[in-house]
Amino acid sequence: MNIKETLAQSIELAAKKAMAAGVINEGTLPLVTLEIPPQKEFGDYATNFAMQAAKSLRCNPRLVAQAVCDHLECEYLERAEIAGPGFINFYLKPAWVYTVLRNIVEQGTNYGNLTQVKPEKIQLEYVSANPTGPLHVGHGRGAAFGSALANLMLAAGYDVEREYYINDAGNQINNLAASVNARYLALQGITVDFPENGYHGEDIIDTAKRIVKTYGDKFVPLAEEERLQAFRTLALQEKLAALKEDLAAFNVEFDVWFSEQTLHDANQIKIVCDYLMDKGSMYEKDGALWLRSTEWGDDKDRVVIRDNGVPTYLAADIAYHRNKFARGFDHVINLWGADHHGYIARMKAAVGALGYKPEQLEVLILQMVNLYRNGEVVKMSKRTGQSVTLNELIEEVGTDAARFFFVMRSIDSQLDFDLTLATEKSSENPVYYVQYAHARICSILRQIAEAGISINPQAELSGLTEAIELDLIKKLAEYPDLIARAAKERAPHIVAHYVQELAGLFHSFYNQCRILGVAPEVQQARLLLVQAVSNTLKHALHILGISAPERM
RNA sequence: GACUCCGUAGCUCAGCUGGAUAGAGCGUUUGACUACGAAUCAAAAGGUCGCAGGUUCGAAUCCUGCCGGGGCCA
Repeated sequence: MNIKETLAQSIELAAKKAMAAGVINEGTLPLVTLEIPPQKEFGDYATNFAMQAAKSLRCNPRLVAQAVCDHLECEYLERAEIAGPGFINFYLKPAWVYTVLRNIVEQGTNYGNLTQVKPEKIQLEYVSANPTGPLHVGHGRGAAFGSALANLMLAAGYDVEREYYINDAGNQINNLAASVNARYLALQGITVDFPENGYHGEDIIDTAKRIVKTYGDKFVPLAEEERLQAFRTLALQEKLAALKEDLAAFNVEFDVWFSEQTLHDANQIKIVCDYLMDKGSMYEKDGALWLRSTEWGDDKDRVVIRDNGVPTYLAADIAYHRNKFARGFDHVINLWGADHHGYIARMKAAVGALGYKPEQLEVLILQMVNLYRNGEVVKMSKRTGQSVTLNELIEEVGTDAARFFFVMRSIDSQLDFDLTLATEKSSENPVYYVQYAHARICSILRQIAEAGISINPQAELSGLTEAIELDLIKKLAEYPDLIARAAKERAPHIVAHYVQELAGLFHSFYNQCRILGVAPEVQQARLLLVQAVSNTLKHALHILGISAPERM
């Protein structure tokens, strides 16, 4: 148990003792929450416990605070003071920071990894862009956020599986095949009308070119239908390979690539519809089959199978979600763009109709991305005249900067992505600010390695007495709680903010305190501190999917 | 029109399970490289937390209404 937990426990114990002694009223106590006070004069930790308890116990908050202080026993505590309306401020014995740092050093690169006693089995589905064209910047936000959230939740001890749902069954794949067909024939000198709903992107021409490269004119003599069938498969393979490549380059990985087509092949849509019809959760009206989604709070019932027998997207999605839960996930998280917001109610209704709790499906909505360059909105790519692709973005600003900018904001806010700032290799750019801190530390570690100095993990720490040193340790001490909170709130941006604060304190420390060439005990202590900072920076950057360079 | 996200410093945003004097980065101004990386640091200026009510000992945070912007569904 760490210091904070110990303190929280002793507060609760003190309240119980006071209750038993009849100093305060009997009743249920609130949970003890400890926070770091806004000002240093208010101590190392503070709690509003007395004010919370005062409500449930119906007595004066300062009286409760006094009672807690009178009965408080904690080995780390120097003194506790009552302040304002009933805050209790805790001043710890100065050596507590050394205990904390020792603990961090002992955990090494594992610091920040939490374990949960019985983690839920969670599936996180993100990106899932149609395999009909390149990823654009909006997908980039989803990719960066989703992968960072997965890393974060894994670090926090959740059992998370990452999944990409491939929409490889709908009409868009026919359009893809037809588009590639037209481009392919054009490359063979045969002009045909471009399909009405075809994809005009340059990437389709590239796909066609690659097919020509591998297969030459092999497909020309085939009948139209046969050729389209061949291109359906080939184009999909090509697109999927490109997608995987692009995502991998963006540090985005998946455990499972799930094909929609497999659901159709296994007749899952019919099966799930029959099931829901039997249950009475679906009904027939005007020749179509409807999901009774209003029973689960949706505005209106939704068509699942059209009157012409063609299933809607919802049909496949119902089958897909049934499949997800059948795979044993307790909780399923979907990350969608803001344009899909209207889809949440019917999807949760479907989950409810399937016999699961709607809360078992959690939908995270990602607001839109606006690109700016030199203060002006960038609507389209200069090169292609179409929306800016993720690849173009990476090419312009790099993976690290792109990911950081995507991940540093809450998903609830629209993202203004400043390309000019992201390209800046200077103080204006938060990515380099953080990475520079790591590189600086690596530089120091290289120098001591060259000088043949080794770091003694048992080194005496009491040489760390500067205020900035203590602040740095306290900041490090916050990390595990922060990971837990960020994961619970599905908010990687909390980690992004933390890493900037930590880097800031380190830079400040670096400018105030020399590490090399000071008295040996102090040097050893500072080296341990610096190593702990380095490990933590690296851990946090890894969560964000950003590299921690040793030189830059 | 329904639903939803946003509105906090000049700009971009944190803070929102109610708590002490509302924070950061950028921008602006001033200062620091003849010892570890100046992609850095130190300091200053900058606020009716969109508006109005309500709940509370206490509201940027919760509730209601309104205004403004984005998204989506008609």
